[in-house]
Amino acid sequence: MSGVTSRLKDVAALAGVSIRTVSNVVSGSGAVAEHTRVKVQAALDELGYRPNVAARTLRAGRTGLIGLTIPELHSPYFGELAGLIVQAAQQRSWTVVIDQTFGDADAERRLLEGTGGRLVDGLIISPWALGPEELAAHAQRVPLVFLGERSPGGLADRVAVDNVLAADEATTHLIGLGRRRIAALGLQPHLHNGTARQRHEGYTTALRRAGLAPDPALERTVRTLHRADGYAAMSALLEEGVEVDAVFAFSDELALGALHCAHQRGLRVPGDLAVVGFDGIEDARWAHPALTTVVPDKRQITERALQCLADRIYSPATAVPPQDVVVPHQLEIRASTVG
Amino acid sequence: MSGVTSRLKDVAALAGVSIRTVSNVVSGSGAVAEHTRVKVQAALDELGYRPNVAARTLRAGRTGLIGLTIPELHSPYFGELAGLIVQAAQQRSWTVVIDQTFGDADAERRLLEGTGGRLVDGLIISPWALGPEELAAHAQRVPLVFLGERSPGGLADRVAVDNVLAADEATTHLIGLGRRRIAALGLQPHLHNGTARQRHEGYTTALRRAGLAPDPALERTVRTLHRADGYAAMSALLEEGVEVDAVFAFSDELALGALHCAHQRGLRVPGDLAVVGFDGIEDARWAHPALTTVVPDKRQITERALQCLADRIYSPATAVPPQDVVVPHQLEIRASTVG
DNA sequence: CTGCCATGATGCAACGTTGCATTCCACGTA
DNA sequence: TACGTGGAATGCAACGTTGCATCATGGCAG
Repeated sequence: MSGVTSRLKDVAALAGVSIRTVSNVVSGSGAVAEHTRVKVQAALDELGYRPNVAARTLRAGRTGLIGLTIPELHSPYFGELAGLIVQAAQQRSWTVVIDQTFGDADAERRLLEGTGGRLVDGLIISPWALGPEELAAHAQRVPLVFLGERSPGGLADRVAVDNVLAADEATTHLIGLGRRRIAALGLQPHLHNGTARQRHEGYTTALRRAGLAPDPALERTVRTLHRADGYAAMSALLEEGVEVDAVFAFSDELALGALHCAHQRGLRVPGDLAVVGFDGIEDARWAHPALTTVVPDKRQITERALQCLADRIYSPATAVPPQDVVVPHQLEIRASTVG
Repeated sequence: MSGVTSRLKDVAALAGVSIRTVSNVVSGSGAVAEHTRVKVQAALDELGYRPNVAARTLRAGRTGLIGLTIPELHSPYFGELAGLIVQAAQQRSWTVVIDQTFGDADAERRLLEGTGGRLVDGLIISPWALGPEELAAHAQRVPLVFLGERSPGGLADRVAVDNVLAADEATTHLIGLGRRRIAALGLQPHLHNGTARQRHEGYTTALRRAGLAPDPALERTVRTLHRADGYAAMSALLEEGVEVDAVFAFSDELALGALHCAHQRGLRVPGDLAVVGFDGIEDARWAHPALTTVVPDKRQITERALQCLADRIYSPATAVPPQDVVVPHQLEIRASTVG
């Protein structure tokens, strides 16, 4: 148990056998006599041998690392998702390396391209700034899974909820409660990413079905999906005197920001204003009032994503065409809409 | 830009030069004639060459990876911290691999021991279940920085806020508001980790200074620091009819859980109950009412931790004795104590 | 007694990269 | 002409591991 690293060579010298034999003991391969194995094992323990990952990797061509590229770790949604992915990866003996793009297009491009360094055996990426065309332009050198964003041109696997349907359900829920002036919070026309677009589509679909005309004054753009943006958008909406009796926010963080604003202005929730979020983050459950939200099955998202990677990493031969995996979601109704 | 990986060898063949020369172009070292460099660069671009990390690592003895071992990624505090660390590491051209221990002693032990695989050049660990004695027993093979927990026996660097002082300030703040029945939420006697103990110490110190006798009925144990535990502890406290006019929670999550409970029972905050948290998570700012909390300077925590690692990784020769870095904190007073 | 086989142990080579030392060449000077 | 100089390009070796092939040994059948 010394501080320095010992190699197979050192163990071999101590045990009085060849390097190859020590390697056999470590890996369990090859035939090794019982007394030899005991002797070698003792030497291994004494020196506290740990295999050198780099050398093993160089030989085997696999690193046992998978990459996770997300906009940001500090937002609850991605924090929770990353936690689940790291956990699930541990179970498969993978280690996760995380990169944050902060919604920066260049960063996303760089990380998509940089996967040729063979640092990672596979990559899970949640694109934000890049749209389908851009993503398609960056050929992968490594198994790839897209989260959320539709994979363009069958380039790679994709795992996501049905954003259109979920947004439709959320809006329909509000309509069912008698709300007629429902704001949509979270449009991001400056991004090529399609998530906001899809949620907007579900929102208008639901309105139209109910015979309600979409009102541009109720559709609010945000720069990011943070609480501050939700707060600002809600403030602007109320400031402008737009009549509104409900909010469908495209993320829970936006919803919590809007909620904060409503409190500040003395609006009763859900009496004066019903609020629905999206993402099912833990905070939503504990907000005051607890937030009604669309909860994607995060555990299934991570499981399916890792399964896709595993299939392509370990069985590249039997490769099926890229899949579009739709995971279930659920509208959890809480006190912010049904008091 | 083909899907297969090309090596220096391939580039050299295409450019009609030696492997060594290509290596020189890539690394910028050695003398290379301009026309050669142009020719080689063209070949590099055409083949989309990416250096093989494993080979480079094997040669250089460094991986460019640092490990981050935390209890859990999905909790806001660690999510925010991890985000900052990943970001700061990117600036230093390091990549972060994250492991979660979920407060499991075995997992912490395993990860402390497993650092001999030379996967990571350094390790930042936030111990939870393991106490000083245990940590001391696991000699490091790699530069190590402890977050929060005091490093035992000068084993490694440690970065943390002054928990005792911060807890003292938080409690004193409540006392200054005229509160006399201040509950302490978050004791964890089952853990060997000293953080809760230190915050408790600050709490009692402040009480004694004010001439208030600590009351065991006001000191509540929790299993974890999650919102649900705060909620349960607060519920139990009220259920038992213990007189209480303020809560000092050892984490923001606990505080938010307690807040939720207070709302449910119709208590006015801060009128009937003032609440202070610890950690300065983003949620705290947006809670209703906004939560007064001890805010550690997280950016400084990450900066100092990475600086410690960098020093030991790049200048092991000039090694100074393990440092105990105390980073500043601030009590941010918000509406949950001063309405 | 010889030859064959099974078992166990070993040696060689290669993964892709880079530090070090060497070689090659053109040019200028004695 | 011979020699020194310095820039440019190259070859060799090694990082630690493992797949493949080989070798040594001893037991047993012929």
